[in-house]
Amino acid sequence: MAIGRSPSVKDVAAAAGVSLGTVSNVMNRPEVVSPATRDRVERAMAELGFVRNESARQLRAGTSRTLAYVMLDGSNPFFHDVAQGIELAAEDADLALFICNSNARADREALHLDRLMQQRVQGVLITPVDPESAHLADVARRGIPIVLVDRVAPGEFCSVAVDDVLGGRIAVEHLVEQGHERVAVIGGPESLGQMRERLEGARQFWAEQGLPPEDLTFMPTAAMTVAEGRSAGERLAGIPARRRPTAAFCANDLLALGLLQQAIGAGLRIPDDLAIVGFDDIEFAAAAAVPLTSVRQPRQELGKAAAQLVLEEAAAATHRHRQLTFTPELVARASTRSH
Amino acid sequence: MAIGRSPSVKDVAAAAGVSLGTVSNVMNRPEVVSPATRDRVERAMAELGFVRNESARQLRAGTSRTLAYVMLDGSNPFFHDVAQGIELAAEDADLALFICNSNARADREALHLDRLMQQRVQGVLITPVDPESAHLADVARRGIPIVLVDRVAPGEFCSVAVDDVLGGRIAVEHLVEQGHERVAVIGGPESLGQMRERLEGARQFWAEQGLPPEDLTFMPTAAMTVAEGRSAGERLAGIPARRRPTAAFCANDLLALGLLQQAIGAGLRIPDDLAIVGFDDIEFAAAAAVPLTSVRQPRQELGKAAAQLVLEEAAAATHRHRQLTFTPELVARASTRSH
DNA sequence: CACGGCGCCTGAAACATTTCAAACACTCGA
DNA sequence: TCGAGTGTTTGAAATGTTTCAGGCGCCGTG
Repeated sequence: MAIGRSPSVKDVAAAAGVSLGTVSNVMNRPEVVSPATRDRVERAMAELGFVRNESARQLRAGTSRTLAYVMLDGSNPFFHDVAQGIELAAEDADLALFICNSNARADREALHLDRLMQQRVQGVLITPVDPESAHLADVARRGIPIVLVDRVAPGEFCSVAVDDVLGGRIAVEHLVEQGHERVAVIGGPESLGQMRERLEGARQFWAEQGLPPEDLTFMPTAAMTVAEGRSAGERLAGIPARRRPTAAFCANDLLALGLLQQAIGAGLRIPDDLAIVGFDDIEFAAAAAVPLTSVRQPRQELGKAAAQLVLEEAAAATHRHRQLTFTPELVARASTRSH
Repeated sequence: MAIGRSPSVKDVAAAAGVSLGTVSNVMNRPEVVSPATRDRVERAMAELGFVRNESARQLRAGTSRTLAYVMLDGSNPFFHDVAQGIELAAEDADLALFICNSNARADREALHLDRLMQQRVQGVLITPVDPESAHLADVARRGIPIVLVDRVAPGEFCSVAVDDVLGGRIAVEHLVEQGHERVAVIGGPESLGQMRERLEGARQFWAEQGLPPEDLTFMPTAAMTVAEGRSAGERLAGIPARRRPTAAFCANDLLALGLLQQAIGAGLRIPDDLAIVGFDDIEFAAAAAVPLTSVRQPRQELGKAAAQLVLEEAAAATHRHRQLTFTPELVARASTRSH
């Protein structure tokens, strides 16, 4: 019971009266060691409180048994649901999962990536600040498989995302079905490929219906946060009633929640005065005072698929990057449905 | 540029025409190597794209440069804010942070702890499923510093938490100040020490004011989730109006959000028909349709302090467990304040 | 009895890094 | 000219694990 340092295989071997190799075999290929010996070794391990040293194991193996996920924004539950999916897949593959959070800052992202390379992780799942960053390409060049989550970069990387054009389309389609003729699309910044596609989907449908383009207003925001949603609400309120949109499609749920809060505070009735559609369908969307209609992303599946993709890339000798696209789905709730 | 395996110090040494030791010195004690040599080595490293192998480093050092946080419930933003605080502290100490999620399941928690021991992490921050679990004590016995977050176990572990009795007290104090004479306390399960203390604080204040005990109703829930909040709202609605509480103190914000949603859906005006106080003050509390009054925990500070505590324990040869207690603070918003 | 085969176990090498005593090359002062 | 001191570099050892070629003893068969 004297604990100077934690016991090693050597100590176990000595205690059990066998060689190092045998102890290792007990752990890794129990079938090749005789039951009697195995028993003796296992008893010794228990007695000494032996715990494998993962560093040594990794050193020998050359690669760690670890996956990493670099989250873009820890305060958005969407990414946690994705993380959950990744974790499930990692567990299936008996891998540990390292979760980092770049908080949308490129320097922190770079720091994390550096560390992950030093750890020799098996693969990196990431929603990057900028999919075209040199640092990211650097990591890939060193042979570490990378999969983009909720972002795409055809040719460069594997990725997992939903069809954002379709997402934008079904959101606006739903609003038009409910009889709305003036709709605002809220989100940004426009540099986000995702944002551009959702907007494009909305415009496509609008055009196909032969509706006047000026009745689909794009209201850009600086970020996709609750606060920006509120301020978009204020801008919306400033529009003269005759021309004001009767419905808003927000590019994520945080925006939608902010907008909802501002609108209710201003005395608007939802959905009668203003209908709202969000995007992502995070849990808090359903939990809002007026439950939020939202374009659902299969969040867990996204994570799972990403993990599988990265493992595939890690295993395959030769590999072609693949872009996996999931189909979003509209979940209608009270924020667009007048009973 | 031929990459079979990633280059090691040996390769760098060869390329720079120096010995292994010198390369190591360049990285770890640059002041002892001559500028000319240092330059040559650094150039070689850049050229080869050398990346330190953290496993080997750890193996030699005997301990990793990693902290771990085992979250209780990934779907509760409270824990992410704590994680954020931990991450900041870890970064200051130049440590990596391993984030795991037990999802309130003891088996997953045990799995994570096992893995963390194998990784030889420097310390573990955890909100355990059960603070008295044998597994936890096991880890501690192996000399890995453990700090409980948002839980306490005097004598056994270091911990960081808020004064829950006080928290319960100020919540109810606020409601009484607003003129409420019948109050419900909602939360559970009662096996949670935290819950018992918040309830006790509420009762203490109530008694001190000489208010009739039967007017402070405890409504137990099976968990602290949005869904449970909704169902508590239904139970509340079932009470005859004459005896029904005019205010509710929920033991966390998720419950409060659920209750708020149910109440609004049932046509109640908040706070006139029902005032609501939550606990934690997560961001979504302020973002609710009716912004939620809440007992604020200093979430980030909690995390930071926990990280510092674990580092302290890791550094000190001799150590006495400490219980850090923070002071909660009431943040009044529209859910209790009739303008 | 000899020999091949089998089951079980051993010993040594290898992984990439850090550390540390010792060596080396210089310079300066006596 | 020798010795001490200084600044720089080296070489070897050590960390804990896995792997793998080989060894030992035993059984059954020829």
